[in-house]
Amino acid sequence: MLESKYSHKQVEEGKYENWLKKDYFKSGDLTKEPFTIVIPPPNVTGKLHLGHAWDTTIQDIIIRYKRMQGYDTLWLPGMDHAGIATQAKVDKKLKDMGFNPRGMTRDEWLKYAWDWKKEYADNIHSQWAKLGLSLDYSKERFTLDEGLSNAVKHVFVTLYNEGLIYRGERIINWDPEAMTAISNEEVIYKDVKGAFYHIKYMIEGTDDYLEVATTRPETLFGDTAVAVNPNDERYNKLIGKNVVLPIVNKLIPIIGDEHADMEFGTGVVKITPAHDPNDFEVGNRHNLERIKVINKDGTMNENALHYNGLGRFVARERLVQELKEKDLLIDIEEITHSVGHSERTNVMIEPYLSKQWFVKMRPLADRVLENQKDKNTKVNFVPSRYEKIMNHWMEITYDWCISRQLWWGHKIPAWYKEEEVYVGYEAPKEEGWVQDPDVLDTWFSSALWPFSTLGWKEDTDLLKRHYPNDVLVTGYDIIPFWVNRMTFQGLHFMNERPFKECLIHGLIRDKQGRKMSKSLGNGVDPMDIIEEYGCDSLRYFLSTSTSNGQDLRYDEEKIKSTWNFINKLWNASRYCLMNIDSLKEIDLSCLNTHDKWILTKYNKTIKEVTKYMEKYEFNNVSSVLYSFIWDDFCDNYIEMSKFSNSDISTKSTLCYVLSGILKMLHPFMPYVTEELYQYLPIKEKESIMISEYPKYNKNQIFKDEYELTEKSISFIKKFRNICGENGIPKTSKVKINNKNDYSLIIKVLRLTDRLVDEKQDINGYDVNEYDYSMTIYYEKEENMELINKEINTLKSNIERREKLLSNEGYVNKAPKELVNLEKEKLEEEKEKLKKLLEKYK
RNA sequence: GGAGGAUUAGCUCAGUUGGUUAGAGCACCUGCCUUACAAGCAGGGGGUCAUAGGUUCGAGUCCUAUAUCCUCCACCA
Repeated sequence: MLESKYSHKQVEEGKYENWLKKDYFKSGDLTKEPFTIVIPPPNVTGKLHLGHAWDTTIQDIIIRYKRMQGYDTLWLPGMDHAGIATQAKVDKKLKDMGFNPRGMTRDEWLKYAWDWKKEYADNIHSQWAKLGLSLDYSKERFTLDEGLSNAVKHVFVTLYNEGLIYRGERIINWDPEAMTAISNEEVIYKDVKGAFYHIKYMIEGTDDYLEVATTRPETLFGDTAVAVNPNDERYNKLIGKNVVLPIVNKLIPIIGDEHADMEFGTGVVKITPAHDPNDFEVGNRHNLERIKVINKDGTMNENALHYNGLGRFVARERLVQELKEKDLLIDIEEITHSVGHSERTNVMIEPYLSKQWFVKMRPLADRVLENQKDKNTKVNFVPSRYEKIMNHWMEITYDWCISRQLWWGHKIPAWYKEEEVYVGYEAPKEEGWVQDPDVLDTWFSSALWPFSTLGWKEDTDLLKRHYPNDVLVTGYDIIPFWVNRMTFQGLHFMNERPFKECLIHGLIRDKQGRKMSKSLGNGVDPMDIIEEYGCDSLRYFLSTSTSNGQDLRYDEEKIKSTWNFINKLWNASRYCLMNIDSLKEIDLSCLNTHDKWILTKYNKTIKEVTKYMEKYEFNNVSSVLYSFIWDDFCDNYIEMSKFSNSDISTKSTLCYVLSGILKMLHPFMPYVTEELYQYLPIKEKESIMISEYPKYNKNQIFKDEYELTEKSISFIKKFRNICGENGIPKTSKVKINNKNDYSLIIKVLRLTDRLVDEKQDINGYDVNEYDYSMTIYYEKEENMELINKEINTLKSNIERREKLLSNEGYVNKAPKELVNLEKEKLEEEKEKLKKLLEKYK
């Protein structure tokens, strides 16, 4: 006998371990059709947050659903080494332990990093288990695994040989804290308070000057020109002359370049080709020298003269002071502007001239754009509007900087010997070659995830069977970083899209609608929610609270209400089990009217649920199931069943429908459904996980009984409404006014002892619905307010319908059924109004 | 500057190719311990669908503006 309340801890206890032990999560039944999802690999940097819980729950729902439908489901787990993020964490830990991470040898440091990885991978494993995820651990991968590393190497070498990877000196985003280059996607722009420093650049041989406005005065040591717009009449006659670079006191030319915006600042811009991407371009156009003035760690170098060795911000402060003293500073204008910060270390990005490796994006992106034109070959986004994000990115894309000056990652397979460069799988045999110390951007390996995890570049059976993957599930914020890159690499190396569909969800927000983030400290640990409300409540809340692609607001009240729903399911099961424990077999051969009604409703529900499951519209699945279970099954059928629960047909129906309900809920709430399934007296499999998903059965549609029962229920509702509104006691006498099947109505409303045959000599309330008519005898003054309200409602409805039906456009163009329905309703309402008016004249 | 999203009941959200009188959960009001569940049952109130135009027989839904909020991309010398 079940407890009367659902207890999540008791229910969850031991189930995951059991599923694992029974190998239910394992794929590989070659007699079945495959269905494949690879997990977006979480970073080995910390705990999983609610976003992960959401993302993986969606995937588990799809996988469990497909598994029950008879697919050979592979849900491949794995983790990402997360280069810069992990390195930053490991460094911090080492510093806290009193070590200097950069003082270690690379090998020493890597030992600590692998220890870190192990610890955090263990955490993630236990969190996956807590979430009940049916991952096939036998195929788990890590981005630094040998196989995946070989894949990375192969991709690098191939793209290099195809001319799609090159090494070049460019302005890149430099993180002076992590001391590495980062990609544009890893730069976060933030508004900060700063200043426009207006500086005098004296014109050679005059007492006149050009007023240059800059936010980065400390870079003036690297200035090799000042630019004005060639169309700017204020200055264009000065083009070709020189100015004196302040402090440095050397001559630099005044050049004319479109880059100088006449409307912005003073219209004069200093050109520092080694420290600004735009200036770099200007420098190329005008053959300017590139002078670096800042070191990799963010300090000034010898070119900054007496500022050599100072940090960039200190140098700025002192330089401004010096300019002021020398009367070269005109003004300091305070402004708020957006400045790039490193996503990982949060320090200001230094645009930095350096030699890095790049992927030439244009040809790869064009292939994606071409491929997206055919819906049979493209990545189909759900919702489809997210395809625009990918297409837009592909259109504007620029070359991808892939080298990182880190230790944690895949080493670049390039070797140098003086000016020579060799790219290949192994080091050249001769003496004197030194491997590039840099590693590749983490996303370079993540981009290969849908096929590298399946054994590529070996031509494995697994790869043939599971590529392309069926669906990828991720948040819209990851499209540029990851989805896009998987798509072009998949097309380039596999000649096929990486996945047929890409299901996009939003971000988790807190109750105030703010993004959950570490800096705000408003994150909620999914493990805490599981502890308090259980995994099933969390999963159901996450997967059904919003429509696809929309953000999700975390709300504890909603989790509670999910708990209530599970408790309702628990108690409904409890009732069923109390009544069906003696059942030996399901016998649906001799059903009564309301058994037929619920079976019909049940099959309609299966149809709807399946339709929405196929479209991944889990919120719609939820609303269909919720109202079927709570309203139809519990509030109506269970109540009706109490009149016939000693019959084999009703017992069978209870068991049959309950079993189907549990199965349809299983992907959402795996634990409680498994628990309840185990109590069923009749079940086809030892676990609900491997049972068959309910299928629509047209032989269980009983149109007549269905309609009859629907009408009875509708009458019952009307009857209760009138009693409630008028405060009619449950003892008042009731007369049936016509011949009809009132059996269900009498039972449900418990009218047996209240029925009279003769008209009573007191006021009565008439209850009419469909072909049913009753009079409730209750001595009470007519509530004219209510009656007038009803009359007015009828009048306005009649008016509305008459107007609608006199509209020729409507009658001619609207669907016939709709027009007929309107006509019927109009006649009904007219009739009702007539009766009412006669009675209460 | 470009793109996308949001705006519907007190709160959180659904609302399919335009088609009966716009739905749910929570909250609220009334009455009930009816033997699965009071974390429940029965009934009820509550919305000029952000604003202004337009298309249409008919608009929450399509079009054009406007407002507020959010996200992404680019730029900011």
